[in-house]
Formats: sequence, C-alpha cells, structure tokens
Amino acid sequence: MSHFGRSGPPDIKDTYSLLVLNISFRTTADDLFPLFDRYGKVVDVFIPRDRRTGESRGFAFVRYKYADEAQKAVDRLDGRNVDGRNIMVQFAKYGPNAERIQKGRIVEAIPKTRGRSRSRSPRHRYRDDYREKDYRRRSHSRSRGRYESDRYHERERDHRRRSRSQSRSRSRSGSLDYYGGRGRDDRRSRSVSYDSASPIRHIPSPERSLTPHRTPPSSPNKGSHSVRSPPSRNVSPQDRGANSRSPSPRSPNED
DNA sequence: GTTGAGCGTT
Repeated sequence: MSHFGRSGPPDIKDTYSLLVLNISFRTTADDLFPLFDRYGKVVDVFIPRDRRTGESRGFAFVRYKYADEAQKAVDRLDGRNVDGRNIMVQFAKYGPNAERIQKGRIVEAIPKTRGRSRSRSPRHRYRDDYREKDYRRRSHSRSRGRYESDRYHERERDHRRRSRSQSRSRSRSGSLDYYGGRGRDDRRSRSVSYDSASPIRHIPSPERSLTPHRTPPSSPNKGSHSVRSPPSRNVSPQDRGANSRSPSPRSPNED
C-alpha cells in the first residue's frame, strides 16, 4: 500500500527495495517518503501492517528507482533518528513474494518448487499460516501481549481416541492370537462399551437442571435471548452429583 | 497508553 493511489505493488521493474527497520510504530509511509525521496527517486513506500490491528509492524520498504540513490539513502538514512528512533536502512534481501533479490534488485524469480529461498528461517509467515491458532508477530516481548486475549483458549484434544487406538495397535502387533483373539476381543468389547459410557455423562434428570433455575413460562423479552451461557453454568457438577447421589452433609430437613 | 526482532501488500 502506498499513497501513490495504487493498491498493490506498482512497477517493480528494476527497482531497488530498501528495508527500513527499527522505525517507530507511528511512522507512516508519508513520513518516510519525503525523507527517502530527498536522496533519490522513490517509486514506492510500503509499510507492512498487522492484519488484525492494522498497525505498523515497525519496518517499512522503500523502493528506489536507481541503485546508486538507494545506496546513498542507505548510507545517509541508516542510523538516522526518525520519530525518536534510529532507523536502520539496508537493502532488502527478499522480494515481496520471496524472490531472491540482490541489492534490492530482483535477480531471481520464485522457483517452481515452493521451497522458498528464505528457508533460512524455518518459522512460518503469518500470511501463509495465518490462523488464529498460532498467529503471532515476530515479537517475543509484550508486543503480542495486547493482541493476546484471555478469551483465546486452546481447544481440547481427543485423548480418548488415542487410547483405544493404541489398544488396537498392540493387538495388531501379533499378540492377538496369543491371547486368543476371541476372548480378548470380547473383553475389549466391554471395555469399549464402558469407556464409551464413562466419558458421556448422562444427566440423571435433565429437568433438575431447570429446576434450580426456574424458567419463566413467559419471558418478558419475546424472542430475545438475554443470556445464552449463564444458565448452563449455574448448574455445577458437584451440586448435581451431590443431589442425585447422596444428600448434602447439611440436610435442610434436619435444620 | 503499552511493544522492538525482522523482510512486503490490492
């Protein structure tokens, strides 16, 4: 994105890309353009932003029309204090699409093989692996602190299936005949049955769930759900188990 | 309001 009015990357033919690092998060392309344009012909200035927040990532790409000017800009702007931060200007080593570029100039196109030249960094990029499961900036600091919310919780994995899978695996190991496939199979059958019933906690009396929390026959708000989770949360497994299995230590009757 | 290693978009 650049203030040139174009959406994607303009004509990057014979252009030299400069990587500007250590820039302030407030620094924008408009701020860098005049600064870099002073030393040469800047064809485009792009500052990668976060797709979630949209804020700058702290670095920018400046493309010059000539290498000599780019080199001069690097020598001049490198280490220069911008917006209160000393920026680092250097030639980009990789193109927008992971092309191999030398001195900011693209010398090698993307190979047919997906093996990007930047295999130096095994970590995946956010755009390739952009998923809310492992998204994170290249910041090991508090940077992601604000992005990370307490709401994000890892999804539970299916451990039960693995257990059964292993049992089956061992059977196939060759010990099945040894135990007498049939007898063992029968035993496993019950085991599976029991196991299946175990995880599935059937509520003895579903109505009880609604009992403690009396549901108004007619809701004041028609067709409007004030809450969706709270009611479920009210029912605690302990209370349910205590009521259905054994009376509470303190019986209201004796009181 | 915060942060700080690095390599890019419609």
